[in-house]
Amino acid sequence: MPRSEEAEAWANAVYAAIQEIPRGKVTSYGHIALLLGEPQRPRQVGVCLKSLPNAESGSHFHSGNVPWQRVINSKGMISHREYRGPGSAERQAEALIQEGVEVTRDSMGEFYVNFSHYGWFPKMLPSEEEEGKNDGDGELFVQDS
DNA sequence: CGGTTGACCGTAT
DNA sequence: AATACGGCCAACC
Repeated sequence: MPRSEEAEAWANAVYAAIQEIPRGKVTSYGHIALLLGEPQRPRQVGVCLKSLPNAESGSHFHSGNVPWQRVINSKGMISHREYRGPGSAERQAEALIQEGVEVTRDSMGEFYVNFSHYGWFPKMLPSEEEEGKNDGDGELFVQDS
């Protein structure tokens, strides 16, 4: 949990912004930061998610009402959580699949979501649109029984 | 108290 | 195409 008032206000803004992501869509850490007017703080968005309270904690924002799984990195990949045990990326992939998002896996075993189909970038400038970035290569990820 | 470490990202080389 | 480098800053040695 954040210590200072300032940090807590930021965390609450991050959680509220994430709640705006529609079911079945994904966005990036950087875009959440951009929406909050702090384009240079994508990293702190990740910090907030790391400390997102559990659903049982009684906090206003928690893993039961903040769709944490809809935030991935700018390459369309589900980011690793180092120190937490393996399988955390898998859990995120499963949560996304659960709501109808296609998750693919590349040759390295990384999980990807195609932004051109599932991306939610409401503040994206019309001049952008990039080179499609991740264009659906890789195999469909299905849970092992 | 100083140094390191990340659920990151755009730019530069 | 692939690294490298700042910027960011709370949490944790």
